[in-house]
Amino acid sequence: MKKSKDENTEEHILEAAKLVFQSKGMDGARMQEIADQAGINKAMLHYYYRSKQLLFEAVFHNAFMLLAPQLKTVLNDDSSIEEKIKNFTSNYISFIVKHPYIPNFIIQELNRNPDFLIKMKENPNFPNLKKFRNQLNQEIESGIIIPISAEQLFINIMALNVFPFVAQPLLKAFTNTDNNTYKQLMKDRKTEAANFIINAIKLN
Amino acid sequence: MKKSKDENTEEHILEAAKLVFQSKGMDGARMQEIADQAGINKAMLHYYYRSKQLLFEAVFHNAFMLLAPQLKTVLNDDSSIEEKIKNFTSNYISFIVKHPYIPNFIIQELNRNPDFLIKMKENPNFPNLKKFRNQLNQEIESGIIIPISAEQLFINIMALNVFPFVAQPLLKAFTNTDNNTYKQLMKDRKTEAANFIINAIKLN
DNA sequence: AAATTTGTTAACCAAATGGTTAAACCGAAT
DNA sequence: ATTCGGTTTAACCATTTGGTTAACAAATTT
Repeated sequence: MKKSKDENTEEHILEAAKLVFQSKGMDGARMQEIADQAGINKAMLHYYYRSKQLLFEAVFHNAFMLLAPQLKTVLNDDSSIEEKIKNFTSNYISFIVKHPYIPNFIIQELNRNPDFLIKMKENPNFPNLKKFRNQLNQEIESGIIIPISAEQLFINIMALNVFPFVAQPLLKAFTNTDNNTYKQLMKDRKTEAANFIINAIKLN
Repeated sequence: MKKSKDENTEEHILEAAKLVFQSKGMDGARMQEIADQAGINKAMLHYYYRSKQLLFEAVFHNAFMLLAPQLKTVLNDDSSIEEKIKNFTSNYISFIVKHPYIPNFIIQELNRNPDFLIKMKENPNFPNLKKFRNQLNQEIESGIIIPISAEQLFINIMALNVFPFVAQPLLKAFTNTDNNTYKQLMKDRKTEAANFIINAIKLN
């Protein structure tokens, strides 16, 4: 049992907290489990993060800050709408494979406490539809794609990309597919989902 | 404080439990809060349902049994794929307005405990894609719609209809819309979402 | 109407849980 | 070597929580 000063205990805690919070949620997580996961004494959690709530907020903030930049592909990129959709869909699915718990974690905890975002929305880097809307309207005027509001298209893009992961257990049951088959379905979506969206909005 | 025998205490409990579980989840819910909500003594919860776990399962089962029949519109109906999509989209959104917590509740708790479904999957009425797949393949062969697997199309339909409600807080923030505007967006989706899907799969 | 079963309550209990404390530990500066 | 600061731990604490119990009330049966 080492007692020597560990250079980055604080990060170890955060990493352990991430694991536990993201799989059990705020209410289901136990401070003791986080401490065990980090291999340290429970008091350390409070020494570095004061309370469960603050530790949770640190984890949530980290997760959100990882997810938000993903949206840049679809919101602030300079390529055409069609390219953006293709890129985002492919990128996002790769992202999820690396961080499978994130979308669920965020959506879940946000539903329990929507106030989490009001602070973050003040950040000038917080994702917004402005540029996307302009570009979309331009392409609509050019007759490249059908008339659709930026909000609805954005919701559709998010839905088709995020939902299959968020609702995985439910969809697995309904489609009656095992783990591997479902994984393959998700891989296929890298192009399938993008094509689906483009078909829906492209004027032939 | 009445002590007289109440004809349907059991149902009162279930109703109260539904309210509390669906807004706070299994881990966040408190037996005392459910008792208070039902206006009875906490011991009654155990008298009728033995444990928190069993009471929760009763609530979950009820919720799932309410959601599952909604899928009949898209899975076992006799109309064309196009009509099914239109009907389901419109019906589902009406359903959600009546039971706003259900999809989130189910998805959330299913992620925490995927085993909940293995018992239910044995039920012969459990939703399955068989009929939908046959019909889809037929329409694909007839050249009415583009080639797409039943699983992918089903996932897309679910995603476009369910996700906007599940991820409401997140989408509200990203699209920077207030409550009323978002409600209007959802209403619009009754036709918008259906048309989007149909555009995506219909051969012109 | 007496006895028995069912429904209901207040009080209680043991375990779990987030959080605190006081002392010990350790590396660095004096 | 001693002191001093931040770091770490074991033990402890108050509260919360799911669950139990024993007594009592209301129906129901005999």
